[in-house]
Amino acid sequence: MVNITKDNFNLAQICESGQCFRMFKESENLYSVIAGNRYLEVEQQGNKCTFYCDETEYEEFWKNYFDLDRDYAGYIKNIDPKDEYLLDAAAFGSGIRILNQDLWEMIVTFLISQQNNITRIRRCINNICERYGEKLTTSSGKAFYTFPEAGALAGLKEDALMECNLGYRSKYVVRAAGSVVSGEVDLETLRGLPYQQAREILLKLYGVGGKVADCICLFALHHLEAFPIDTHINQAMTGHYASGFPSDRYKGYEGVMQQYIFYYELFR
DNA sequence: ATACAGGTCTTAA
DNA sequence: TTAAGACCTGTA
Repeated sequence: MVNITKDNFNLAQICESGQCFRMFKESENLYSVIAGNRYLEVEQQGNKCTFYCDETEYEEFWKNYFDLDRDYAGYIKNIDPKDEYLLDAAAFGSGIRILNQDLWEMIVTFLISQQNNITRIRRCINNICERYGEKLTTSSGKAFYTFPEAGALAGLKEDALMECNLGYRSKYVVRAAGSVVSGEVDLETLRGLPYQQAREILLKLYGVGGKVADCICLFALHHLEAFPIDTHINQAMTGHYASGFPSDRYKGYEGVMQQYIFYYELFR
């Protein structure tokens, strides 16, 4: 196991924040996370965390997954002292980090997220993993399901995922899987592209519009300048930024501010 | 009951 | 180019 002390890192906030649906609250201070073939348990008391994995796995994977080397305190410090709303939002969600999640998983997750609520998105993802993912067992004997590869979903009937409660989004996911498997949209290429270019390619996927593309850019490709605008952000924009969000001031990390605002609007 | 969830696509002016 | 409608489904 690995012990760290870290500010601006809060598992509860990250778990609730609606960017990751493969993180589960196991008990008051204990969370589990599934990423790829990995299963992790993390415990948090204040700013002290225990990662139940070896040093190598922490250094090579989880540190980056949770974006632990980035200076979020610096981002918050740069907030316009006159912008009370953003100061409040950032203070409220100051433990949020933008995770580095799997690209294909984020494509599917945010296709499902549209016109949907967080509780039901979570259930959809669980259903897909249990139905089409691989069942693995941890060294301590706990079973969990991986997120299915595109190949496991391509070729399904377009409405097959309605049995996983996706509703009309089923065909979006099945068609996206087809586009990825055929190479029409190449994930490896996507990973090497700057924000605008990656966004444009993502928009070619059926069911991916501007908002979903931005979520994928932010949560998988770690383009922190992506600023997804959904109903809640829209509301905050009209309510607090009638003359536009001051993205110049937060250039390159607008997406971090977006997360503070989103979380604040949803849970304050 | 009816509106609303981290929207997008289709169709019609 | 813009704007209304349709779309699955659970919750309040």
